[in-house]
Amino acid sequence: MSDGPWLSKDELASWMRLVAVLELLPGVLDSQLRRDDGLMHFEYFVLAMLSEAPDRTLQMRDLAARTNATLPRLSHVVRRLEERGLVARTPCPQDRRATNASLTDTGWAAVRAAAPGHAATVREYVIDALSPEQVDQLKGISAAILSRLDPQGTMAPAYTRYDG
Amino acid sequence: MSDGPWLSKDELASWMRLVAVLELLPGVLDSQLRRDDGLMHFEYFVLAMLSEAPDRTLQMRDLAARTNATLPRLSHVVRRLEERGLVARTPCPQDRRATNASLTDTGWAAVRAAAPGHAATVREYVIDALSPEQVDQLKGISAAILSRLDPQGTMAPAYTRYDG
DNA sequence: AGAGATTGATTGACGCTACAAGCAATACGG
DNA sequence: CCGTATTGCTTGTAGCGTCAATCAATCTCT
Repeated sequence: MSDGPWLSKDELASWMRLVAVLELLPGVLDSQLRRDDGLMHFEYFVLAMLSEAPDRTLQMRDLAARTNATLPRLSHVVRRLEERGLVARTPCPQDRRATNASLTDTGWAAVRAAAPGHAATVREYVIDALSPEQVDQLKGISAAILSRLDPQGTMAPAYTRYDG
Repeated sequence: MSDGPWLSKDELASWMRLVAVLELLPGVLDSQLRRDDGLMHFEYFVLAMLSEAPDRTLQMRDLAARTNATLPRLSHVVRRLEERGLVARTPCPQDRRATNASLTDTGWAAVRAAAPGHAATVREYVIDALSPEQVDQLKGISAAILSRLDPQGTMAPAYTRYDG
């Protein structure tokens, strides 16, 4: 039942549900962060990646890789975050073409303030909906899909950080 | 290990991978449809929902529910699809406030032309990355998450269609 | 039947993302 | 070395999504 491009009925039932999750979940995450912390989910993700980096600093290029952003997109986002005082950009000493983005103290405080509410949302809509076995299955399924979506492991620094 | 808002290490490992999938997968779907068929994934989804409806027609309100679109967003999208000849809008006879969106023959042909390539992409990046057991687990996991994201079953017509 | 509230849909303005072009610094090849 | 290509990033433009405002039609209550 897995010949040709078409999907079997069981595969379709699985896929359609995943599509619905893809449609609904980002909106829920965005709404909560936007309402409670004035951040889009992608902005929160950028700040979170910086907060976990050495010196809370990453080169734009590396930050773009971890967040799956194009460099233009990241440039716009970081400029806006800088205008709000959450991030600072400094020229990279090693390579004068490069720019380092650093989390400011204000940005660090913003991430720490936003994290509990965000985690609670993730728990409410995802983790607490699943059994412990399903949480484990989800890790395996996501990892398998990521091996196709991200074969080079470009985003791996973002998602392998909490592995045992 | 599931008290308080914080996530355990295992839960985080699972969640971070799902976040990466949420970042990467929509882009892959969009790129393929855009490149091969000149459609965004959301446009394809709208056309697909219409193609499965009786008379290939749905009231804007129902179409918005199935696709998780706000009515303004759907209005813009349908206007553009209508300008391209893929969809036709007609006043609803029963309720003169309402508008029916119908798939034209051109739109029907466009969906049918796009479907195989789209299905192949889904297979390549998702289904074929998983074992049959994982495909089944994914259905259960997605259904559990949807029970939280969509407790009213607003999108259910879209994702229960292929259930045995 | 009439006033007010609700529903269904459209429109316009603004913000974010993708794409293309551009500039500066570095690496490479003769 | 010098010229070219490549890398890293920024800027400008166009397109899509969101929100608020708007309008028409329907429903509700008396």
